Amino acid sequence: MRPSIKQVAHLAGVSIATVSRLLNKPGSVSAETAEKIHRSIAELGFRPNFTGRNLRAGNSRTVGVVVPTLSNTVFAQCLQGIELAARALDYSVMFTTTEYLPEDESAAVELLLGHRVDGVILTVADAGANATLDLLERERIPFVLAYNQLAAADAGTAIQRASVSVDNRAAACDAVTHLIGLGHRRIQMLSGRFNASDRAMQRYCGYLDAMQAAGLAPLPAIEVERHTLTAATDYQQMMADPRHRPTALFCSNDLLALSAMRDLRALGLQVPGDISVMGFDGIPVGALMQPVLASVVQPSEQIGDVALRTLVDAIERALPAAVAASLPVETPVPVIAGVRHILPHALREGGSVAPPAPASC
Amino acid sequence: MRPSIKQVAHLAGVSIATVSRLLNKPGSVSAETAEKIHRSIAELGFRPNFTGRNLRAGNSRTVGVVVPTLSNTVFAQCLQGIELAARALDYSVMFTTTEYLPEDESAAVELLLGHRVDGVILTVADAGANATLDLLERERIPFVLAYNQLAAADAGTAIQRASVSVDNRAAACDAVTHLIGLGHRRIQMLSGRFNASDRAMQRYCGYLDAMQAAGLAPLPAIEVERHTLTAATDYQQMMADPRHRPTALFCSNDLLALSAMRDLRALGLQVPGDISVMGFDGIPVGALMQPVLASVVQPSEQIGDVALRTLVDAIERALPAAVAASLPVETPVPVIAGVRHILPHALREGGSVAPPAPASC
DNA sequence: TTGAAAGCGCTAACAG
DNA sequence: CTGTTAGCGCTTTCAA
Repeated sequence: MRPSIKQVAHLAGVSIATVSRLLNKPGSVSAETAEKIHRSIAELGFRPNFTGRNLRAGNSRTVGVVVPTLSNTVFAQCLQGIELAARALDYSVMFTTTEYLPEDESAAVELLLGHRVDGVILTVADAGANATLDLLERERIPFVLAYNQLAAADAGTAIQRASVSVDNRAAACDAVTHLIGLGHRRIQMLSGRFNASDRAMQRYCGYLDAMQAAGLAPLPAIEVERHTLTAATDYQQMMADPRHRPTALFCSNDLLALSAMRDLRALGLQVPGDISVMGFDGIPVGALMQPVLASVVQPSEQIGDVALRTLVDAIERALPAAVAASLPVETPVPVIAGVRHILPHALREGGSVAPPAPASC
Repeated sequence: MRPSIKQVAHLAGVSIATVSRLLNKPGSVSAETAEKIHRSIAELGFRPNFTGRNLRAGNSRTVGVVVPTLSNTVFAQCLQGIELAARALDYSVMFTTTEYLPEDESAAVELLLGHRVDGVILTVADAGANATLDLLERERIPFVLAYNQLAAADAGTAIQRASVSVDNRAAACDAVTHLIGLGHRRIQMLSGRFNASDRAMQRYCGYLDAMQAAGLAPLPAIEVERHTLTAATDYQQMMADPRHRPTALFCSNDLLALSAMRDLRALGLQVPGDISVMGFDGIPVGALMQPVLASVVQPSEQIGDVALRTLVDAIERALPAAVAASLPVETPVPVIAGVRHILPHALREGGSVAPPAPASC
């Protein structure tokens, strides 16, 4: 078996408590015993067992992360940001995926709770009505939403929730306003399924805002399955007919925009000559393409970074509270002081958008 | 505090042993006690605490993953494959990043070992001489390399190691042979730093193989920092001069290829008109671009999937062995029966390569 | 089929 | 400054 604190104590000729003390507050041990113990540790190749520590301490210095997928760069970058920040704060990361299936969200969280993670960062399909979040709240586990943007109205609910995101609606509105500014009047939104992503819906609202502000007639969004347009026959028809064809496409994410561009080429249409395409996310490869994909850039890695730091804040604020809570009745202290972090977005201009062809006006 | 098996037992009027039994092998408990216990579990919202179980059982049903970065889609997809497979086998994933710093590899693994993960999947800078792998071996922790490809020669070492990858050298050779087949004779390899990635070196060997087989003069590779060519002034000069300029570029990864194409455009060069560009990795976005990025496709998600399954195999094979080992002396049983999984690669043709312009021949 | 009890590795009182 | 001891949640003999 792997060496434990016990073997170290035995070899050093001290008690296990002394070893533990050295590990936790080195100052409380005399120089020479410290020396002896260090030698034993080195000799045995001892490495403290977090499992024992966690069981005793009731916390694991581990956070859980639940995102839809890693196939979308956006989430990969976010996870990257989380990991970096976690490492800096001496936390570990346990990671899960839902494949955009709302029913997998709960299972993922249950598993993490079994591991007694100290908190959870998640991106859920719909933050508005979500059983998983209720579960987390009931269990009094601190959590922070990433990408999901809490409505301002939620600020009034019993317990405030925390989220880190851009202002999806405003950002989408900016993007569409940019297209309108270029002269586009017939703008179609292409979106991921609303029921798989509340962000998609918020972005559609932003689209509506922009269209209405300009006095233009908004079109219903075309919802498509995960980054593929092949199934959307109504879309294909619309594109085939020059009279119904929009002059610009606004896509709820960059992967969608990229596949849309590919499909348009297959239809023999030029971007931006025949039609402009704008994305959302600002994934790095978009800037390497020709033409550059115009998009709304969200700071994904920073979203992860801020989410983690917010979470750890909450965890460490909750710690003393938990101790206090063991005295009186269940203290109704909110696990997390609701923070709606809205990070700045930016418009990335690119060759994929241009003023509409004169004939279209 | 969260309910434990103890509270459940108390509420159900049985002993904790019985509750534990029900949780582990339900058959060994009478129907009516089972019923009582289930009710208590539901009433209390009890959830087994893995920490306790792990401490007792000595295993955690958790694997550690160490990759250089998630900014490269390749690793994100691999992690995705790992997570999916892990979930199917009821394992959890603890995840870390090294930012391509070899010195961070050990720290990452140390942390994972502290959490008593049952095994580790990693991509290291250099699998040949690597202190981290030695550590893992010394600690008898099963591990599987992903992307790192063990040399056939390693099959003879004391303990065989496991790896899952494509045949980097052969794959690179295929790619360069393809370029040669199109008529290119002056082919330059652009590579990530050899000391940050042994794959890059293996791919360069494949380049040499192809050049030599065709009787062409190979050029030294140009090593560049993580996906940016801006610093490589010698490269800029070579490109500026039509006489020294290669007719084709072979890049050790797709991100590099994409930025190379961007830089070439900035220099006023056409791809593939003035110069062909071929990548390695076959990241999905490459196929969405115009022109499509020709590349060697490696099955990243599958690499993750196979790596995890190989690892779990080893873990579960080691379990009974560990029990047996507590009887006699340290059994010198290799933790893992060295498996060099070589997964098939594929050439993705794309518009980024074409025969060289006649003048160049 | 069930219960009592020991112990996994560690921390935190409490004594000395 | 150091040792003794109890116990975190759980599994697992060993008896009954």
